[in-house]
This record gives sequence, structure tokens and C-alpha cells, in this order.
Amino acid sequence: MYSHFNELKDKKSSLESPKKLLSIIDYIVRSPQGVSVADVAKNFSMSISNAFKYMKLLEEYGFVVKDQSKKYIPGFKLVDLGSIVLRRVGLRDIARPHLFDLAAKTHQTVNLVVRDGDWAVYVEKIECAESMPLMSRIGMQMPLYSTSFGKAILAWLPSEELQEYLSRVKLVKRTNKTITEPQKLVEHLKQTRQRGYAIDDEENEYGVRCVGAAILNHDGKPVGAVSIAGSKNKLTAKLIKRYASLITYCAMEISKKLGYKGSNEFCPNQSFS
Amino acid sequence: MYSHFNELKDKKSSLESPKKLLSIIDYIVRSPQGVSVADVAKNFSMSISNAFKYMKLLEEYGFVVKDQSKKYIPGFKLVDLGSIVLRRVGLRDIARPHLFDLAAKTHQTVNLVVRDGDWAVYVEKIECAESMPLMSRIGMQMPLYSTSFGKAILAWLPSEELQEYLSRVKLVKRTNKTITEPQKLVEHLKQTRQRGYAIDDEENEYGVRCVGAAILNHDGKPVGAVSIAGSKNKLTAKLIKRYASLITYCAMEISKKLGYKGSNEFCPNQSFS
DNA sequence: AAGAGTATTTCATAAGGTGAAATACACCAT
DNA sequence: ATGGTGTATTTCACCTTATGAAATACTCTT
Repeated sequence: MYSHFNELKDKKSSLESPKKLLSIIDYIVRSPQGVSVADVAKNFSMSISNAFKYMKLLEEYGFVVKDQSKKYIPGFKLVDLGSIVLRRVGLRDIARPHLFDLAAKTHQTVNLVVRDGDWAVYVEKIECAESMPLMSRIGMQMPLYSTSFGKAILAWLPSEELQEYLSRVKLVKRTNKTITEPQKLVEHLKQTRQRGYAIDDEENEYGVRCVGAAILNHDGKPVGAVSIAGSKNKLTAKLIKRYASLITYCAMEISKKLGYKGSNEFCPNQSFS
Repeated sequence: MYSHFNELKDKKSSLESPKKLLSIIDYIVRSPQGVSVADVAKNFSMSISNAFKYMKLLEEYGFVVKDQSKKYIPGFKLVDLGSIVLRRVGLRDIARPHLFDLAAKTHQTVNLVVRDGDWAVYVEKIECAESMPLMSRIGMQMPLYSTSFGKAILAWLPSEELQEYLSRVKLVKRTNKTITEPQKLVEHLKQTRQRGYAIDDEENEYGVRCVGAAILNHDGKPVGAVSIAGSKNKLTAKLIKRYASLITYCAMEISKKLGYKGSNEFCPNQSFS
């Protein structure tokens, strides 16, 4: 049985079939080798005939297509829709030239994320030929508490908002370096803010270090962040220092374009001022 | 009333509510300023209470989120799913370094498309600071008969397949330069094949010229194409010649990586050999 | 040619999608 | 504060429609 569907299955008798459809979409997208009608029927414990109708509908709308072996694979409809959604992120267009700059100067993977509730979502990722392959992907969400970009965002949040965040979110160990004690995190964020940039030293993925800086909007709120990611071996303390000044400058340039006035008097509720 | 939904409404009594859900997703994605529950109810002629349930479901699954003004806007779930689908396109990873090369050499927008039935779909788009803004977008589908990349694909198709395509597809004028007579198109494709690359001279969008070259797989079938797009003014005949040789080389390099053996004896059913 | 697996179609039944109405909520003007 | 308007959310009984069984068509193997 497909787990995601079951998790949400408890809330009964409210648009069960549309709910099933969304779960099927998810299932198909995450099935690398394609799915058959029988697979869908099995995974969602429904009849073949019914599963068939769902696939027919998804095919009609371009969400799935049949490949050579007659298995259903995701069509490009989702790519199209996702790409339209991504276009709405105005920050992306503003930031892109600056990100290319940064990538050219550092020859590392450069990411742009926006805050999405208690998460950060990648909206741009620039890879260089030399940069190490990472599991990150545009549209992917990452926790705020463990990532360089997320910690940059948290560090520039008004203290009440940070406290609310900490009361809502459980800090889970992603590696054994992840900070999971709220007190420690608050202290760490205080240092981050004083320093001007955030560091992720294998707190998400072993072997990966990142430097991140927050992007602030017209009233000083952190709406996103920029990060540079690289392998633990390459990103030495010295190099991090160098990248930190580049990324801080880059993030500030973007912030200015969003109307940020470059100082603290417009942001009275800061955590550490 | 939202048109797309109506078009497909005729096929009755088969997963009507899941169908409605897909139409609502489409509607929300294409509503730039966000939608309210009332908007959805109105556009799909349903009760407010019911529209609300659809929005609740979509919110639960991350397909929509509420913005500051409490309007529903698309969430990042679609970006995530679209991005996973895009990852499945192996050609994309193989081609990307070559595309960057091409973009660096030409300072124009470089596109990668794959064939998707009777359409070509953008799977990569590299823009340069200097390049003109175009309406193309990753995931967007374009006709084969009017675009440089599409005509490159058609020109390398076995003649029976080309005939089948022409019998299926109506050639619609996108601009007054679009070739809409099948005979003329076949003749044009013959020239294209002899030349080695395809040209789109304002056949899709006024003011835009493109050069395209097909990517051939291990058995010589065109699975996609590369294109360079630029403004009519900049892309002079001379520059097109220069770009043509670059793009033909680029497409061939990619084809070789797909296992193409670089000559015609492996492809006996070609249209014009 | 037979057989096994899969895909489609048909159809009666019960699950659940539906809108009316009631309630709660938010915002604006007085 | 107070009332009013527009929107969001919940509840509930009806009847549309989503559902699986079974029959049929379609592909592959053997």
C-alpha cells in the first residue's frame, strides 16, 4: 500500500476520489519505472476497472502518458504547471543574475530558496561543471533549522516569530551534527546574526558544507536566502570566509532590489539588536 | 466558466469529481492574482460549500496555500512534482554541459526539447543576460511543424512516420510565415535535412528567428533537438550560418553520447536518403 | 493454438459528492 | 462599539456517481 495515501486516509467521507487521484499522481511521479493499471489497483486497494478509469482520466489531462512498454509514466503536464508556478516567484527573476555572478566567482553550486511556512523551498539551483552532485532539487523543501539558508532566515526573524517556530517545529536529527536543542539553536542563531551569514557543517547531509545569507524585503523580513554548497573537503574554513563575504554581498544586493533599506531601524522587532 | 473544464465535460459520469479537481488545479495555476473559494464556486458552477472542500483538499496536499490576503495561490507541490518528472529525462543531464557551451559561445537563448508525440516539449532553457526575453518556458509544448527544433525532428523522421504525422496534424498558421501546406512542408524538410539544420524565420512568434538541430538516438531516431533563439534583427543570415555549424556540432555530440553511430547506414527508413 | 496476464466495457448498488441552510468569521462604515 | 456585508466553514439529508464483479477484448508467451 502506498503510504502517503494511508496517512491521510483517516479523514473519511470528504472528497475521497479526488483525494485518491492526488495520491495516485504522487505515486506515479515517484515510480521510476512506470506503473500499470494493476499496480495502481494493488497499491490503492481498488478494483482494476476503477484504477483504469483513474489512469484514463490522468491520461486525458496529460498527467500521464504510456511509454513503449505500455506502462504509465508521468507526462509533461506537471512540468508545465510547476514551471508556471515557479514563474510567479518574482524573487527568482530578480536574484538570477546575482546568482550567476556568485556561481562564476565560486565555481560551486549556488541555491536560491524562499520561505514557505516552516520550510525553505529551492526555487533556483545553479550547478557548475566542477561542483559536486547534490540531492537538492528545485521545488524540494528543506527544514529551516538545519540548513544554512534556513538558519539565515531564522536568524533574521523577529524573536517572537522564532519562538513560535520553535514551539511548532520538532528539531529532528538529520545527521549527528544537526542542532536539536532549541536553546542551542537560539544561541547559534544569535552568533549567525552577529556574523552576518549562516553555516551548515554537515547538519543535513554528510560530506556537505554550506554558507547561507538571508534576503530581506522592504520591511526587513527574511523572505528567502542564498546559499553556496560544496564538499566538506573543499570548503575549508578559509574558503568559507571568502565565500561568506561574497554571499553576504550578493544577498544584500538582492535585498536592496526588493526595497530593503540596508539598516536596522526599519525592523524594530529583531531578535538580537 | 472556466473553458478547459467545459471542453472535457461532455464525457459524463466517469470520475466527475476527480476531473473537476484537475480542472481546478489548472485554474488556480493560471490565475495570477490568486483565487477565493467563491471564485472557484463561480467558475465551476458549484456550491461554495463544495468548492471549499476542494480547496481544503488541495491545501492539505500542498497544491495550494493561502497568501496574505487569504486568497489561494499555488503551493510548491507542483514545482516539486514537475521537477521530479523533469529529472527522469535522461537526455537533459547528458545535454546540459553542451548547452552551456553553446550559450557561452553564442550569448543567445539555448533550448533543449524532447519529442512528446506530435509535440516538442522544452526541458531546458538557458538564458543569457543579453538574450531577448521569450515566452518559452520549461514544460511548455510547441508544434513540430512550425518550430526550428520541431522541423529538425520531422526532417529526420522516416518518411512513413512523417506522412502519418501530416495526416494526423492540421497545420495551423501561428504567424503569416508559418508553412501550412503539407507539400510545401515536406519540400522544406527535405532542404532542412540536406542542409543539416532547421530554421524558423518568424513562423511561431513575430520578431524571433531560431536555428535547430535534431538529436538522434542509437538507432538514428530523432528523440529531441537543440535550438538557438534570437531576435530577427540580430540573427542575420551570416550569423545563422555561424550558429548553424555550432548547433549541428553540439547536437551531434549529444547524439553520440546517446549511442548514435554518426552515419546513415543504421537508419534505412529515412525520408530523404 | 492455447493459456496467462493485462486492458476495457458494462452495469447494479452503495458509498460519498452535493447544495441548502445555519454558523462563524473578518472587514468596513457608521 | 454596532450593524452590515461579504466570505469562510460546518452540518446534514438526498441522490448523483464512484465502485467492484463479471464479462469481453486484447496482448503477449509458450
